[in-house]
Amino acid sequence: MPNTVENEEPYTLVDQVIDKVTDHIRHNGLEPGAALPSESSFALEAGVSRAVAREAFRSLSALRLIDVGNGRRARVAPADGSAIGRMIDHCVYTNQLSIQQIFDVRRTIELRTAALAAFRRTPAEADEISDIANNMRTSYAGTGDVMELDIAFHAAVARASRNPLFALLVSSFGPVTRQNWAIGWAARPTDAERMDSIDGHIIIAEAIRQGDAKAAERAMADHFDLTVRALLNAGII
Amino acid sequence: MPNTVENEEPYTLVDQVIDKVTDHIRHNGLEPGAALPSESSFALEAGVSRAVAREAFRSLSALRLIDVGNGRRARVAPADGSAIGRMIDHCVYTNQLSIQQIFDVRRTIELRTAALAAFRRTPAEADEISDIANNMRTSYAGTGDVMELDIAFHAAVARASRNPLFALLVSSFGPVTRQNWAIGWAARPTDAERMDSIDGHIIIAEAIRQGDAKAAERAMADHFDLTVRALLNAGII
DNA sequence: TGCGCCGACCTGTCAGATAGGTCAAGGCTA
DNA sequence: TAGCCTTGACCTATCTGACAGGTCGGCGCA
Repeated sequence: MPNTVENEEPYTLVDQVIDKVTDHIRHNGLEPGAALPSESSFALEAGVSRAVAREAFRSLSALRLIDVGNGRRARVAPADGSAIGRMIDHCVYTNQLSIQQIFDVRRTIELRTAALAAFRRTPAEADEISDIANNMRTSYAGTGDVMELDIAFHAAVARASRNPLFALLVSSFGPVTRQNWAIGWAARPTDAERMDSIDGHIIIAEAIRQGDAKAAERAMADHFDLTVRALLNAGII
Repeated sequence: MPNTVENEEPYTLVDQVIDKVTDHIRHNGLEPGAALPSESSFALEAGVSRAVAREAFRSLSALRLIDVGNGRRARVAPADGSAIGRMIDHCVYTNQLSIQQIFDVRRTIELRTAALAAFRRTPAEADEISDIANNMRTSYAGTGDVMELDIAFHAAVARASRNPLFALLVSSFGPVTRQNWAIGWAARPTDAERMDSIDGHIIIAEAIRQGDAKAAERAMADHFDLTVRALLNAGII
């Protein structure tokens, strides 16, 4: 019997070094931007080779907990949703998650970010959100620009909610949106329908500017419902 | 001038191999459990050393996109929230995120999972959720058991929502809950208050069993409000 | 004082080597 | 013949040593 304890993942050397690094961050109260000791010093301290320490750094770097770069010391990284975005993307590709399920989660989260943004947005944020919505209107001919503006719009609303975890989650939907934008756009065959979608953003922006949380939430709900209905009508989801 | 393009991260060899691996998964339509080629074969194909391929595998393994283990080939991994849990934990430790902000996100998400669970739960899931809530009642003396039961309860509700992304997100709150359970429990100084919290779970379970989405949502809201109020009263958040 | 050069230090990548785990094919035993 | 066990090919985990190239602070020169 090779292993009496079932399913007990071995505590590898790399895992030990990962724990040492995270402990170092916690014990010293490091914040984003703070520099970490080098790979070699962690390797020396843990009594392992540099290759092991490298893989530990690589793991933390993949999760965007630290920021490594050639020549410099690694730094503690600010929160970043791209790693979660990769995971969601992966789940879609491996048939563990459907677009419709993602829209349900997004709707749930973004109804709240819209309401919070109406309460908490600064004047500058209200301007930013309105500007993005207005830019969508002027550049809706090409799909690429509108897509990036749409992603930026939802991210800006989430940032204005003043809750970094909401901002993190919303930004993590970016990758999967980019992967599936084309089919969503094709689901709205006429210019009028596309303009309806863009006008939805402007209504949201206006409600947030007015500080009307209820209206912002309702406008965001209408926006999502319109999108999902278009996808359903096109038989895509 | 070392780099004319600002902030353009170099496309390293490791990144190239990561892309090759994800492309392989997508191009072949691999699903969780499917085996991947070995590190060496990816290294050979990309014309890089095995160390580079190893770090690419390590990156994907850190994100829980693949599952590597000594002796076996790597496999495509099922969705798992532990990586996101690590990230949230890190954000709390580096003062990028407060407990209260996490509770706001959890409340937003779990009101929805409770409502969906009421619609979609199977009879077996209704039993599982009730069982966990009842077990909390009988074992509330020690903090450890109640904590794990609480985490299991919220995860079970999320699974019953039939949306794997909700389940993923809710399970990713486990680590930070374990880190901060003690202070939350201490915020409820009397047995009566602790019993109130546990009874909240039973009310939620009953509403989900009855298929009453509105009641389940309201019960979950009451549960979160009670918890946050206790933390606020204790001056913890 | 200010600018530029330089060296110490760091990461990125490579090659080769050993230990130990996994898994399935094929032989052996009942 | 069915089930168990050995065995070997293959794979990952880790180590060692080496070199190229990037970063950054400090020293010296103007």
